[in-house]
Amino acid sequence: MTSKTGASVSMADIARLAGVSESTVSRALNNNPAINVDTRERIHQIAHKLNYRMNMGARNLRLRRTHTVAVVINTEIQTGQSFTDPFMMDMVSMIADELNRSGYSLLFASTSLNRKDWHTHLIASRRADGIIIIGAGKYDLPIKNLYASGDPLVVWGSTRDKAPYCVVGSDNVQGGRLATEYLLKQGRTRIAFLGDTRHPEVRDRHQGYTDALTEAGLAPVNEKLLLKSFRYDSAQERLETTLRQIESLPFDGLVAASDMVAMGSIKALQNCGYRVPDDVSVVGYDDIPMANVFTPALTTVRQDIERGAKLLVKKILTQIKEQKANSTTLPVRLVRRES
Amino acid sequence: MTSKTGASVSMADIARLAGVSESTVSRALNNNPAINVDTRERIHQIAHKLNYRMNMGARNLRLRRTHTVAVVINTEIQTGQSFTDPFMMDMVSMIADELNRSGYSLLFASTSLNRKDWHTHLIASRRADGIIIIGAGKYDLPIKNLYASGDPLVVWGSTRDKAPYCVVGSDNVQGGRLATEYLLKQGRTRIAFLGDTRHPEVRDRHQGYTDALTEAGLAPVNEKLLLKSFRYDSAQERLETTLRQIESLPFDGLVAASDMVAMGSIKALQNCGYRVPDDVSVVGYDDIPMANVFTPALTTVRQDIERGAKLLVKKILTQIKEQKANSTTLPVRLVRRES
DNA sequence: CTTGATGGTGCAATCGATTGCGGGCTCGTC
DNA sequence: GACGAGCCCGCAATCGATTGCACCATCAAG
Repeated sequence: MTSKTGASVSMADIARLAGVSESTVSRALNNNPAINVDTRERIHQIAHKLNYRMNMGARNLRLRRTHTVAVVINTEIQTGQSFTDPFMMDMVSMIADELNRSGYSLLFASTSLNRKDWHTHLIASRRADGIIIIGAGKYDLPIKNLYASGDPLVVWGSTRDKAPYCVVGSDNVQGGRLATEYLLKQGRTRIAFLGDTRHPEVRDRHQGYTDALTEAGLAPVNEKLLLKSFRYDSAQERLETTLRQIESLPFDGLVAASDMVAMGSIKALQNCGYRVPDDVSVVGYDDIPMANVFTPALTTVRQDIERGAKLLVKKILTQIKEQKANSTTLPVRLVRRES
Repeated sequence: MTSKTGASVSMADIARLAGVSESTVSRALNNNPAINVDTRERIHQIAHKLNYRMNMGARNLRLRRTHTVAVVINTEIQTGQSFTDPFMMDMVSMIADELNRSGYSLLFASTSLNRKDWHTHLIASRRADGIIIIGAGKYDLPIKNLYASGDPLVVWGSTRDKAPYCVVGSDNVQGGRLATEYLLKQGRTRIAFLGDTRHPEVRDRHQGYTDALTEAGLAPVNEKLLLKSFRYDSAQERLETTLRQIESLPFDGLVAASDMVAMGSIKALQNCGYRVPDDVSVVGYDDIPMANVFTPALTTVRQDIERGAKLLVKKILTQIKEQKANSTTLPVRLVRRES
């Protein structure tokens, strides 16, 4: 309700006041040239005077669209509770800005893609014209199914699988390579990787890591020990207990799957009496805002979130216009700091 | 479209197949007892077979509601670009969960409350039944205006102003006091406050800070110097330049307005050769996930985000049901760590 | 047999917009 | 004065649901 009276003003009200039909009001407000300029002006003024706002639900029903895009955060890859990685939030926020710029709204949903009904209430119920999924996670079957339904869909994730649907993502292989090569250049020879490789993006980063190592004639370190499910919130704890079981440090360089994992690892190393970067040099991933505030300031691989968000939106809108959009891989770059 | 054919199934389709009227279908699907059990079952089966999803837009139009709540992040208080404080994201995510649990959708918007049209496209356009605003910011006039329109509205912010509208927030005065008293107990006597007191919540924390100091017979330190606009992303830089202009450290304890500010400050102190907590003990605010990962692990004041989110949702739904909801202040607690 | 419940369904209006088609009006032209 | 051409505008259907009211059938009671 726009006023305490509870009665919201509709086109009918304007039509009555202007002494014209609703058709004319509709056309006038949409600046249809078929309407006389004087009439149009008069209607616009009345509308303004009444503080009229069009009922978008009604309009969208008639036009068979929603002018809304759903953004789905896959919580399955997170703790299951909430997703606390600031990277996600930045992304969502920028997507929201981009969508608004195009006159679209953003319907926010955080759910596990594993749930049977995870998307039925979005597109099928006509709440959104398209879906942007952030973080495909381990299983992409549900996404394939959604794609098969023909609905507009864009995914932020690994672009390496040549998925049939449209994917936007960073060049994670290159990122993993950059991180590893940086460590190699620092003279590190025993470089380990920390992260949950069941996630496609992490798997790609790991690929870049092994590529770089192989080219340098080196081998990965302690894969069995370190390649488990390393979520950022458990990274510290797990690494710490692992370190305490070991006599001496098996690595002098660490490629972390995310900044959060990197920070947790550094914390664990420090707790066990090791110094960063003296004993171990660590490279993170994402370049979240606090990477620069952390001590030591995190050397990390930066993803261009802003460009990613713009692309995601552009591609989803393209598909909503019934056109085809193809996948894009974004370049990454290394940010050298102190770790 | 739920199928590649492009034709989505409506109640009319079901009615035709079942040999009944649309009214009956509608009532059957809503489990209206007026419908014969056999008929209802048959209709349900047909609906299931056709993979029918109700068009929520149409339903909401008829029922004059949206079953959607808009969550507005006030970006004015942030950098203007995006809001990177993970605290916000946690809040939004939990609100989304809560809303979904009640069958509501979450329309996400990040905008500056200063913009003239900041909410017209939300309620007035009937895109949402109510608005949750996170971070009222410096100006609450636009919120008062919105409130005056009679629309359901809940704000996360300072509960100390006795605002006419419904506010949910932490006990920031108590939080500021807890932080300060902790430092006093550590034997610190020259305690400074860092944060932008133009924000109501920060102002309240500062109030608790001065209260505690006064009771201890002490005075604030370097107010003029430190009470400027300390955003987390500039905290480090500003404090660092300030420190370099000063001979000796004017404080041995620091109450920061947020964890992000605390981390930035610690970074600045370390860069200038001071040790935390040896030279300066620092207390943060929020207890964001990485507070525990930071080095040193941040002593901080924890806000109960989960309960906050639940309350925000509960109160907005209450108002949507045309009932009155009043403000609530949530308790906070100190989390002792290493800083 | 008439009347009155009672249970199960359908008719049609409604929510607030959009739009194809048709029609009135004004002019210009022959 | 008649006629065709534009220019404006209204009628009514439509999008996909909900719901008050009327209606019919069945059956028991009087």
